Amino acid sequence: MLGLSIGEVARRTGLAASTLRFYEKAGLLPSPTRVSRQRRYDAAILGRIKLVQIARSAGFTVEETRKFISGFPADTMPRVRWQALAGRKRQELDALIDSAQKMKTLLASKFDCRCRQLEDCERAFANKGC
Amino acid sequence: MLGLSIGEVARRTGLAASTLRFYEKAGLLPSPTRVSRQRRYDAAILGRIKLVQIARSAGFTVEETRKFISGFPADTMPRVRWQALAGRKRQELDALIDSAQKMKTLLASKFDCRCRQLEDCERAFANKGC
DNA sequence: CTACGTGTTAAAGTTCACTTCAAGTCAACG
DNA sequence: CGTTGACTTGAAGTGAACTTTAACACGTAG
Repeated sequence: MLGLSIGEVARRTGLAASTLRFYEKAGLLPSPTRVSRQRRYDAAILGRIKLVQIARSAGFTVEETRKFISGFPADTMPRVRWQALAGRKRQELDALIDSAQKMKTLLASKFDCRCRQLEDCERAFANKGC
Repeated sequence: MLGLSIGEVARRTGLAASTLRFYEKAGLLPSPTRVSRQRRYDAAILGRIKLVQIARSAGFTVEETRKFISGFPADTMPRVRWQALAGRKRQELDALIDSAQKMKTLLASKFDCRCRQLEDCERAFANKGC
């Protein structure tokens, strides 16, 4: 078999075929070769898609993901501009991780610690505690 | 001063006044007392809003945030249902933190490690390495 | 009194990230 | 040959989370 159909790639990645077409149009995925108009993907596409999925689930927008992917050395974005972007994004990721960890604590503590009332939680946050 | 105006709360929280009204309608914030139709907030609202902001920035939807807030002991949601919800959400947060950390590594390594080409990155992910 | 600034509402508009739809192509099966 | 199933396209639709708009209500400064 020379190439995976869009349905096969969809099955293997868990993304809908419509999403793969959408990502292709958005510049996140390369346009694959065709056999009578139909897309035929090389198995290597799965690595790229995994990358896209991780970026998306980390809160990158489609456009940010595109810049991340297209900013690789072989591509067009200048090093400096990329690094500015990456620096900003790293800070956002730190903030995200911080919020996620706080929420985990809150979910865990809600029923077995000080925060028995919503008001305790609010006060704790107002005082930067908890 | 007996109560903050919506503009003042907006200024202090960084949220738009329209967002505060939107959150109120969505059940994330209590409807405050009024002085000739205008909202007057107790300073305690700031704790609640902080809580909402953290939940939102951790990827909770507005509806999830509402459930989180309204699920507190004093309120209506049964313990068991809450705990199922919290458990599922904790797993999502773990996955989110994992993705965020992976992206941080990728952003850092892109220009100074093995992944000099997009293809290296894709291969690394395909092989679960990197 | 008028104008200004801040507030009010319901309803409509916007952006993002997809999904669904309508109408068609194509290879294979019976 | 017809039909089935997977694919194609561009365009329109969807849901979430806000924002903007239009029209109106106040208190106050000049």
